Amino acid sequence: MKGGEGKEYKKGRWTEEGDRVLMEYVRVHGRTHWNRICKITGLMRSGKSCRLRWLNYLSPNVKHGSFSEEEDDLIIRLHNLLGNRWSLIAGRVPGRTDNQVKNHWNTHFCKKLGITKRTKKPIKDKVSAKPRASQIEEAQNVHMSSSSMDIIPLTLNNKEDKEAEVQLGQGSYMNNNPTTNTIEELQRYWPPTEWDDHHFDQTFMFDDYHTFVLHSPPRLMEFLDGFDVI
DNA sequence: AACAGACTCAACCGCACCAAT
DNA sequence: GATTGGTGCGGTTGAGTCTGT
Repeated sequence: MKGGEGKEYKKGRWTEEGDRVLMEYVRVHGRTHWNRICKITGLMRSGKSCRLRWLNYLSPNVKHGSFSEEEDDLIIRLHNLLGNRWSLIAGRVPGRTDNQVKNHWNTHFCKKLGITKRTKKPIKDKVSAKPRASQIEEAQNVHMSSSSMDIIPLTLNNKEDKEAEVQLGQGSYMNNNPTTNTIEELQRYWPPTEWDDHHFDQTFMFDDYHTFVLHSPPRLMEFLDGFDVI
């Protein structure tokens, strides 16, 4: 790759010396005008490379190390709400970058949840980088708090899974379909229903009509075992 | 110990958006 | 209105590491 003045930019892994130069630049000039770094410091890196290195690794705000269960829970909920809008998701997970969240999702959750990666899509089919205002608002209402109300759309692999998983916690089943699936029919596969009109912890929405509310939910990852997120 | 395959994650790429000119 | 430079985003790659045989 060529630099702005015909220079060859260096690619690949960063060295300790490169990190030191970059940190010194940010300390003196701040986190702007990344493209000037090459000219000012002589560091043979593109502005984009410098920016990425700082944001994903050198910034003191970046948390390193493995993800906690609370972070996993939050990422799953936010991904369900926002899709692959990694920067938005990362913005709600303190200390984590979009790249970290994206990598973590692709390596851990895709495998665990049985999600197969899409084949390469044409660029024009990619979602807009800019989220809708309503999505930002929704994301802002999701917190790393066990008392928040979580509505998580799911599909069931099969009836046996449904029965087994529901036994993990006490809850209420709700059939909101006015035309099909009588409650008696559905109760064959579910524990007795128990309506709850006050506080509850987590709501799992199996499809447009069927909802399960867990009052004492198991860890989310345990509960998600055997389900496909839709 | 040696090798192969699987996995992880830092980094790159192409594109879109926006402000300045 | 067109162009340019800076920035940000999501998708993808591939080198390094881990794990099983």
